[in-house]
Amino acid sequence: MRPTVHDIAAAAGVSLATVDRVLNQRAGVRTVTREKVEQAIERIGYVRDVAAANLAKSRIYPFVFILPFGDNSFMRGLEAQVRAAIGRSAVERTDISIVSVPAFNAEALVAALDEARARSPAGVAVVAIDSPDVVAAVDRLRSDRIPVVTLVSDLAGSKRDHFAGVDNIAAGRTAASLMGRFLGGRSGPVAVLAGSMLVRDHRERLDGFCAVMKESFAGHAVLPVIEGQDDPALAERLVGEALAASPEIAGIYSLGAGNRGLIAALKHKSSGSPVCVIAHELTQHTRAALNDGLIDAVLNQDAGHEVRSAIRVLKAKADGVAVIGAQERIRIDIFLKDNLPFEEGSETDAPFERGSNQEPEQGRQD
Amino acid sequence: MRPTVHDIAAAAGVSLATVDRVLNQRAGVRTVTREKVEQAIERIGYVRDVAAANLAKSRIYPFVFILPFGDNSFMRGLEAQVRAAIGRSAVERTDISIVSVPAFNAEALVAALDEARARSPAGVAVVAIDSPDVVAAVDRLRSDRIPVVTLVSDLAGSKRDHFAGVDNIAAGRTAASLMGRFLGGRSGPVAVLAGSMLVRDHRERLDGFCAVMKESFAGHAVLPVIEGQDDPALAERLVGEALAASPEIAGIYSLGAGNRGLIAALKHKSSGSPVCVIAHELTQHTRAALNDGLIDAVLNQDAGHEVRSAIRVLKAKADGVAVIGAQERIRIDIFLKDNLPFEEGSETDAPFERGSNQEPEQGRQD
DNA sequence: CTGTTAGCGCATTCAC
DNA sequence: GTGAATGCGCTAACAG
Repeated sequence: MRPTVHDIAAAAGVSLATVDRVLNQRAGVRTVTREKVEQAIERIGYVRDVAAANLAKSRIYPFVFILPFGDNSFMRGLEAQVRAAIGRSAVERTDISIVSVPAFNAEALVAALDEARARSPAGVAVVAIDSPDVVAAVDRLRSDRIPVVTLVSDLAGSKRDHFAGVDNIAAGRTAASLMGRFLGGRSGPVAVLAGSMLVRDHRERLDGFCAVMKESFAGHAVLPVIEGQDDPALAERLVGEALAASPEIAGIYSLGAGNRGLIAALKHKSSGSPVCVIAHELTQHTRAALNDGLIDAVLNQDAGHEVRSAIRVLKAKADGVAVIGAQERIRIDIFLKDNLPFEEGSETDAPFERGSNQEPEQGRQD
Repeated sequence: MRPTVHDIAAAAGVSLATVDRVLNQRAGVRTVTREKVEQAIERIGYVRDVAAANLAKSRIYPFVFILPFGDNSFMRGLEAQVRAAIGRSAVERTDISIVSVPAFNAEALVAALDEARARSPAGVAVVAIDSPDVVAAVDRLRSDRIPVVTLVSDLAGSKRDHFAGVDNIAAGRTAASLMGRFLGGRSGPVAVLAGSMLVRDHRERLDGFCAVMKESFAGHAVLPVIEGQDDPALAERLVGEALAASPEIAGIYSLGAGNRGLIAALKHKSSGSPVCVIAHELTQHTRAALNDGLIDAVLNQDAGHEVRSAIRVLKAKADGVAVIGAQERIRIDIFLKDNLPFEEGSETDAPFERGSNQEPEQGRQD
């Protein structure tokens, strides 16, 4: 049996209450007593039973998730994952609320962050926008000792505790590497479709992509980036125009959302030489396009993993315990048509229990 | 507050003990009483607090992990991950013992399974060998109601509860798809290096690979498979001979272990046209070869994820609760030199705690 | 067959 | 400043 608070009380010659006070760094203990207890803790190798502690406290973790809304497949999928987590809150002792803010709007995000702060939750997860005001708002949360993790898009220069997302520079480099190799001997320039250069993840992907194209595949020029605002309709129009203007385009890298529009433009392309297409985020639409051969590869970040990871990390930060680093690293998944995972939704292992524990369907749309 | 056993006792008009009996499906309850309680449970939407239950039971989960030994990088990494889990056992309430058996030896594996059974653990994880005797041994465990998960290599036809590993057919298909595209216009046959056709994962990868090569890249013949027994020395010799015999080889797919030998053979290759190499499992050696351009892509299964997943699933099966399906799906990671993760070992998030919670270094060798 | 009671490891009132 | 007592939700002896 591992040591308990009783053991350390006995070892230090004090009562449970005193042990508890030093354990939870509360006031009201003489320095000598405190030290005596701390030494006992060290000596017998005590490690707190978080489950028992949470039971005694009837602890629940109030978390706030701040997500952009809008007709964006990936973000809708992310939100679905947060809702799935809400469905598990009874089991996971969480109380998660979702706050939706307009996309690409730093002011609204700051307001949401400050509002969240007023509710003093046990932690905040936020899809960040790169802006000094947002940095300041995040740091206000931190100065209230509220843990903050950035989700999907990071916030450089802030005091956020953790970033639950992929290495977007590596993602861009990987896309270029695949593009260059897939193009093989073929020649022709490469077009890039982005959402907005205002968000850090898109910029980083572009940087990584351009770097490798220049380093290793200089034969293919990279055309000026097309900003589609993650809007399918706009993306369709702009890509269509680009293909018409430069019929010699050999490849397209779509590093943002709005792939529905890209795919539509590809379908309408008046034949000609095939275009190698690499896109981000596995959705209903990109999955179908992959199967049809319209898209050659999809780089993906697992939104479910990101959400679960954010929750685990926020809990750990709130409790001041360590996390398993490797478990919280979000991978860049590479999907070809050959390694597509089965559709989500029906993959819960057979339960064998009383009480409902159903996982909600997780419909994605774009 | 969510309902507790007290609430259901009150609702059903019985005592706690009776509630507990039906909750844990123990005998000694009249059918009518049982039904009354079950209805109350249903009605008030009770869901058991597993943490509290485990606290009351002082429950620990004794698990047995059966792993092959030998000079095989990947398996050593897997074992390191199990040891890392052992390091977390205080926190995770597990008591994990590792049983090492000779590789590719069904008889020894059966003996180990029966021995494990005699200890009646709360669950067994095993790297399976495809053999009727092994199936029977696994089914003996299951008939004792001991949960079993297969790890890395599955056991078709058995009653194992779960497989913690990748879809190896998809892995083989993906390898072929990458190979075919990376070869671009180049011509020449493709060689395949395997460990042994006795293990299911290797056979499946080969099947997937050959299928796609035939479907989509018929211009490249697939040479007869080379069996290197996952032994670096043997692999080096055989690959060297193959390259000498067929200098026109355009690609090599290494679907097993022993990549150290493959890499050595590649280094000694008397120049000539470049060979496209795709290998499995990210280790110190394949990582270096990827960086040096000797290997073009590495398909990987995350051993840490597999071990953590196996433990979660075994716990869930032991408790009769559901798991989060998506969390237990082991991905086929594709690594190019551009998306290599940072070296493992130093990536634990900054802790902030009392009591030691160190993650051990996880040295891999091949 | 069913109910009462005393913990599991910890946190939190209250007295002292 | 410090300690003793009570309860978190659940299980496991015991009685009845």
